Amino acid sequence: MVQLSDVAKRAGVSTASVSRVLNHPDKVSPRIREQVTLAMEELGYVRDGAARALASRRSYSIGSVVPTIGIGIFASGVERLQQRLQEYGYQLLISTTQYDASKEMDAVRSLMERGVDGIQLVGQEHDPQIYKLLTARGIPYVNTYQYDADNEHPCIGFNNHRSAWALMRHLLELGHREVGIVTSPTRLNDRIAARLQGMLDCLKSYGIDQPASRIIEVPHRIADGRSGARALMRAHPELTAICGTADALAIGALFELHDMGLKIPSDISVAGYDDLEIGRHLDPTLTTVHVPVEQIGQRVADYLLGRIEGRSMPMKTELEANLVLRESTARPRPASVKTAAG
Amino acid sequence: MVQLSDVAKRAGVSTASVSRVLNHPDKVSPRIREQVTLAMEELGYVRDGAARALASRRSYSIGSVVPTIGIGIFASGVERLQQRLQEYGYQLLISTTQYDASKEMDAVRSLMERGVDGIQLVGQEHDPQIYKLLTARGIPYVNTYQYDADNEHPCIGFNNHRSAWALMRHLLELGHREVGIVTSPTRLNDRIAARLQGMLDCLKSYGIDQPASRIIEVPHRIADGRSGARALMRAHPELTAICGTADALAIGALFELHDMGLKIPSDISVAGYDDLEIGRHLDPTLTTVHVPVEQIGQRVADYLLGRIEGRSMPMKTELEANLVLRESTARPRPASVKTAAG
DNA sequence: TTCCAACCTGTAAGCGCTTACAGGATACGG
DNA sequence: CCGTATCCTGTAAGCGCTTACAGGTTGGAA
Repeated sequence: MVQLSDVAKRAGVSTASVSRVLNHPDKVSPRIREQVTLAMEELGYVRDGAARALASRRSYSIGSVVPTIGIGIFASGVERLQQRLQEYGYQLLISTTQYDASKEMDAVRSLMERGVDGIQLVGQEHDPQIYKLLTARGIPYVNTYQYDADNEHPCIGFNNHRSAWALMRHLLELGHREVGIVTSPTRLNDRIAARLQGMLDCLKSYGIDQPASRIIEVPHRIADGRSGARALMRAHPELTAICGTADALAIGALFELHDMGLKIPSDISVAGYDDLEIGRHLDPTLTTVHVPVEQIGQRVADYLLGRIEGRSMPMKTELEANLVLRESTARPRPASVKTAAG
Repeated sequence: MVQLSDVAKRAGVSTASVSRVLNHPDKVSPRIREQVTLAMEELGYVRDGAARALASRRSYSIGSVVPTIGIGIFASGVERLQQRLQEYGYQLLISTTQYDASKEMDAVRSLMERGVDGIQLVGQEHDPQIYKLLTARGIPYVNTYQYDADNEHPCIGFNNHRSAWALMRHLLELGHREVGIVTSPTRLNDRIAARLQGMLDCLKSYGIDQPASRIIEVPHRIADGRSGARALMRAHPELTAICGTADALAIGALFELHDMGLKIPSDISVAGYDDLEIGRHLDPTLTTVHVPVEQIGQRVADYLLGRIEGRSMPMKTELEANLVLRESTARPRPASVKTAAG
């Protein structure tokens, strides 16, 4: 394989000069720069990242540990992050955890072994070992998709609790009092836990002590939203609204309720959280909370690169997660009479 | 930072032994293995991947170059690939091209610099430079999401042309003759081009020479499917079916036609291609072609790892992409009278 | 007992690059 | 014309690991 010294020989300069035109072109005279560039092209030189990383103690890559990219909102964020990194000559390594804490630990370890210069984590509750490792090695990291002013770690995200509260308040302001909640598992998922808590706290502030039976926990998919909604309605036919802690679940609920012969929003309201693209197209369009995924991806890149280059960066950045009012929510029927079917 | 020699010192053995327990534990006596393992834990040793890669000429990572993971089918495939790699101690580096050929070249170069041991590409038409680079360096690679027996490069995928043909045949067999096609750009996208061609060839085999005006090319999103369908219907109110080269477009068409007051499938049939999760939940559920994304992801991992380890692997593996008949397609109305609205 | 094979372990030579440092030109002011 | 500051370039010492090779033990066959 052609290597740096071959280029140097061909260009009639030292390896140091070749390395310089690659890494600090401004520190080299135009004449040498040209010769070297030419030689590299003629030989089809591709630099060896392992050697570069070993010598420079920088891998020019960053790692991202997310629960999943197959479903939900993370894919777009990861993509935006990757694009941004590419602009700066960095590579993205990705690992998924499937919401499994031990896999998260393994993923971080694996990324550290690969020498990533920075790491994105999702959420803020992680194995203390993870923080310890990261800190010990001095690797910049950032928690994402959750903003928490009191947490001691850097983060880029939004306030899940507050925006979920706002979503629930919207339903309560419309007049709903019997609200079912479909949620994905809250264990090991602080974002969803915060959303759920936000909803419950909001209910409480309206004097409603939500019984556990009106909360159902299911997996992440649309089909789970369906079965969740069905179970909820069977146990609580009095419900006038169903709120999901994620769009996939709300969308499932929408379909299932529709199949049960209920009209949305006239018979029952439905609201979600995430603002998936499909939500604005459904009939009815889905009321939800917009999550600024692309923004997060980009900010993560900027934050991490800044830290890597030694710039001082704000520890925390809070982004907006705004309510998006659409057609799936409306006032409950004035009478409690309902045309149930299905 | 604690390094191999520290572990060796602590365990009272040579660095070679430490390296061996890490890479070839069976070539080391149990006694030393234990001592070393203990020492590593006590010191919190994390191995340096750059040094390892440089010395062993292997990075234990593979690269994936996909058009996008934010929309469409690739995210799940990438996720499955990543999971599989993780099982074998490999890391996944990902790059997206946004369907831009020059970005693909850059991505491959960047991955090669990082020393990936193998590369997944999507489609089979790539800059010859890419194949040249890959071959020159002897890096295993595989084209995906397209199976083509005649192509000279290894691939793991399905026959886009044939399954698109089958999809169109389904419509024709139902009795449709006036079919509109909504497609995403075919330039630089051989999979979509093959699907479109499959549809056109099928039409031709039924004696139909599809006029260009009944084919509309739009971007990849649901909203584009909507506008595509609307434009098609405006120009060709006689259409009895709309076929999309991707589910996102078909789903957009479904929504738009519905908004136009048309009943699906009684007024007009709609079919897509990809089998996105949402398709089976819509009302009507969407007729489509199932794409075995997870299978592809897994096979890519197995193929690449096999090649890396020097095993001989089948050059080409063809997977099934089967028709999934659902509710959105039916016989056209017997009379040509139509209740148009909207 | 002797010899050889089998099995472990240690020694040390790189892997291909970056970069501190030294040294040679060059330019400019005095 | 000399001294000094400035700017480039080259020399060479690693970066932390893997692995070929050599050398030492052990056990069994002769």
